[in-house]
Amino acid sequence: MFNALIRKLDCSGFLTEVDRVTLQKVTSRRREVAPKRDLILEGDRPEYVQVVLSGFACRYKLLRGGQRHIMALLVPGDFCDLHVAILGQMDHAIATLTTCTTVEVSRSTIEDLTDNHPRITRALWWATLIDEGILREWLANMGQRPADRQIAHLFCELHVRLLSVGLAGPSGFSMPLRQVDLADMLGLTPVHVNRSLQELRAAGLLTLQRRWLEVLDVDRLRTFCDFKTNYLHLTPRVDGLKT
Amino acid sequence: MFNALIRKLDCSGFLTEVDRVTLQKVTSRRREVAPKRDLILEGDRPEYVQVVLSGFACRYKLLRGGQRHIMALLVPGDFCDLHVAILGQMDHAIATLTTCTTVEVSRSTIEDLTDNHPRITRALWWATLIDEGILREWLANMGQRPADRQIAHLFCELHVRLLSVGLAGPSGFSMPLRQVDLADMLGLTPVHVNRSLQELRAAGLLTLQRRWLEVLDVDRLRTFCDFKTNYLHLTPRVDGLKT
DNA sequence: ACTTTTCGTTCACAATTGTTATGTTTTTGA
DNA sequence: TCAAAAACATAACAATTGTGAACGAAAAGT
Repeated sequence: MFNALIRKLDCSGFLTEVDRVTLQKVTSRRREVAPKRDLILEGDRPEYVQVVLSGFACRYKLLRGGQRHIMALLVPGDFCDLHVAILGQMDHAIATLTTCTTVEVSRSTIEDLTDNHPRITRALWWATLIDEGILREWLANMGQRPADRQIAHLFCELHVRLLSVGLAGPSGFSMPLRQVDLADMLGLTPVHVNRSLQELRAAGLLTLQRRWLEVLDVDRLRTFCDFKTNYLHLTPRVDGLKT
Repeated sequence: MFNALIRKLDCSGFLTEVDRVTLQKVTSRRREVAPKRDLILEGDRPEYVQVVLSGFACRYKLLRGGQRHIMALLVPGDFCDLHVAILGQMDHAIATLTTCTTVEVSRSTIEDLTDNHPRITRALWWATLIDEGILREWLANMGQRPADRQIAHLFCELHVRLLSVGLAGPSGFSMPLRQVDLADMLGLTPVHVNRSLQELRAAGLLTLQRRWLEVLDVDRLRTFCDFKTNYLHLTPRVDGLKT
């Protein structure tokens, strides 16, 4: 059966066939979660680590004023909370955005992996470093670009990330995120997200209807928002997919 | 001699006396770097890892328009590029903001540490996870708060981080950053940073002169910007320092 | 001590983004 | 299939933040 986690970690180039089998065993107990459900709350000390296998989830914080800020988008293959093992306590919450399939991996399993499977450990470490790279890119994106380019940049990133787990076509992908979600990711208001989307449509850069995002000209969209793929650290194998 | 790296990693609670001695040995070859010098460039594949022992440095990216966005502030004790060992190539640059003392630790030394010193490894892992937590908080800060609170929040964070390496007093610390640097960190213009600083002064929350930041009432400033320390994952020992 | 450069301050004005509100479309669920 | 709810679209107006420029203060170098 298709397993986005394996597909993703495979991109690191560290795994062997044995590792893939090991990972397959570990990710067999699945769970369905409805949209807009919390998977973990700030302050939690979970006994297991969760992985998203299908659907979209997000890391977020709720600020005093009640505003939600989404700091990361979790797509199939992404770990939710690998860090809690060391830091002890969640400093942010995680919620589903769409219906999700997740697996829970117990902390002891993680310890076994890190103790006895050096290549898997290396791949996990690789994955968290890429997450960190994405955080940095989001910071620069929010800080330096106007709203329309921020949104375009987010779409470009999503496209590549979904390609790498086999969930996007060469020029389009399913986009179940609401405009409110985009707004909470970029620190904009839903109204302004809407305005900016209209501009992107008017500029002939993309269409977005019935939850499907079609990029009309990948190169033009990337140029428009100054998107470079280096921060995603694609290996040549995956890079080939990316156009 | 005082060593900010050891002091910082000690906050993780994982180190023993032997580990501290090991770290001391590894950080003995120091180097002075002038302000505004690049330590590493985007695309570099350095053979050694650098640690800041004194002064302030920053991670940054240069965007197409020539704008600089600072995605992280490196204070004494912080690692510059531990991740390059796995990702291979820098996806951002690092530069000094003030005069800095740094140490270069060869990649082989790092490998030795991770192979033979599990507690040090754990502490290093801990440090990078905290860096990630800081990135997430910066994202929420930029996304959801008005400029004056963003700046206040940044100051609150800096205060705690400097306290934890013994470089701040209970209500003030040396602040060598320029207004341009703050602007590039928060995605604001220097003019607006200046305006916002005036407001903070007018509100009686702080004074900032001759490169010294004095917080007039720590609790009031923290309330003002909704600052909570949880994302810094202070251990109780350090937490005691924080007021 | 003095000159030069960098940094900080302020101002008037412009652009982007936020607010509030209302109507329409799409999706969801009975 | 239809009603209800959620999401999207659009508009008028307000607030925050950006721009460009000028001047003063502080820091750096000779």
